[in-house]
Amino acid sequence: MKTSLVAVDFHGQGCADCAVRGFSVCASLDQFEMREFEQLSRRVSFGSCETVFAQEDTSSCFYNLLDGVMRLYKLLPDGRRQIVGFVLPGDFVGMTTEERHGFSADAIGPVTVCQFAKLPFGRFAEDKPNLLRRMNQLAVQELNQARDHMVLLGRRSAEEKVATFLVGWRDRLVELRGPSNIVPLPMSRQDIADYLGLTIETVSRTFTKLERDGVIVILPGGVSLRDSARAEALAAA
Amino acid sequence: MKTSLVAVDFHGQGCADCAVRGFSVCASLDQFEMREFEQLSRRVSFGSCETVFAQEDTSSCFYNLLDGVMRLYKLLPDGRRQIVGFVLPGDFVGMTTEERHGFSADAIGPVTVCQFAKLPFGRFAEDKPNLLRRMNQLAVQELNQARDHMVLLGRRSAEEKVATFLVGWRDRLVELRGPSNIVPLPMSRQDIADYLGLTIETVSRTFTKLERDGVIVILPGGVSLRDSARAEALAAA
DNA sequence: AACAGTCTTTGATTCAAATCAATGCAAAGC
DNA sequence: GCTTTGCATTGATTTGAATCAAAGACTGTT
Repeated sequence: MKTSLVAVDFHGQGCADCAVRGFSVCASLDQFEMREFEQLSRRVSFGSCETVFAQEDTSSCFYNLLDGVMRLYKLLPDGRRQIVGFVLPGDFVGMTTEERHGFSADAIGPVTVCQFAKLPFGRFAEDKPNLLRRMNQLAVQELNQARDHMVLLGRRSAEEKVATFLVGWRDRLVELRGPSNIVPLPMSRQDIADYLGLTIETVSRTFTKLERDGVIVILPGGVSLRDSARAEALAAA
Repeated sequence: MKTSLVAVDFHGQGCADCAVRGFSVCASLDQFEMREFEQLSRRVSFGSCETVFAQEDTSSCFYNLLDGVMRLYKLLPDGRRQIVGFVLPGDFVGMTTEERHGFSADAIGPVTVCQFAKLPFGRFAEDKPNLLRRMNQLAVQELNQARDHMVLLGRRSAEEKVATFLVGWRDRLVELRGPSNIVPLPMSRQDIADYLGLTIETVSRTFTKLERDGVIVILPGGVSLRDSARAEALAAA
């Protein structure tokens, strides 16, 4: 919840050796464009639980996550929280035409982002169809995810929600780090609850039930998907 | 649920006199581009409850709604349904990079759309930054709406859900047709329930409660927002 | 006007998840 | 080593919305 900035580097260590170069927005840029793009960005790091930007903040920057995990969430006036997404390296965050972000983002564990000021970024992107198409693709992808999540929130049981979350999170990590059924869960139970529209107690009970049923094994800091097929069945059903 | 096509015109009656010309995707096109664009589109009409496209269909077209109202929804294998949005004139539907649509769209009452084949549209848009930026804007707008809806689905009570829906729907109609607190509801109670993650009975009871509390008056085919402020308070809270 | 068919409303009852209330557990600090 | 602190789990109880079950109210048709 704090908002102190922890570390800043000058214009990153170059984009050429950037960990997310190959699959992020910037994948759409050629060598020369990349040079120019590099000048617009700064690497910034945040400590665990620090706020990268808040719901009510003027949206002056875009962010490309380089390392770590973030949560995006919306708060109701009375404090109820809905997490609208978890962010992994390569994800592009903060695209909006609105004056304000409309949701908050904070670090789950230490995080490094590639930050762009909105205006120069806009000017740069303005006449670059490649980049615009790529941004479109990312927006549409997110929209599809958002719609899937609506189905989950509106129409699925607690057990289906948790199973869907675990399978989906595993799949995202597999894409990033290669296949494994060990699923690290850097976020808290409360985060998971607020993502799935449940309470922390229900999440905990559901984890326990899934373990009793031999679907998962609960580990410190994550779970192992013991019976991946059964979890996937719950997620699909 | 049927899928028979009801009427086709040749290349529309021109875009110049199109009802949604001013605020849809095409608002970003100049006079000359518009001419070319016109050639890519066909006006197509659908009868009440006909399916414009289905979840599992190959996504070969984009649609711009000209007249009527559509519902967009996803079905789970066991038949549970989540409506992910209602579509009003000017809304652009079907943007996706995926092979399949991933959600279904059908007409609520008679509907006219402006239909584009995906491939020629893609070729046309490819090098038009204006159009690409406009599409981006629309996608991001929808994403924001989707996130708001996640909060509603995950964290709000039945009464808040219904009030939020009524206020939001009124606001969209106001934008389209000018100010009024008479809110036509062309969709069924079942549709509203599937949009809000409730059952039809709960929606009905909540309408009744809101009427008892003097917030709305239930009319045939809609409601009147009697105490708009109270409804907005419920929606914000 | 009467009928069928489809929605909508209302009532009674059940149930899944929330709430309330401890207890357990592990890392951080003294 | 022993507290403190902040999660996470488990248990007991409540509750908001779902389910089950009729009864009304429209719409369109004959």
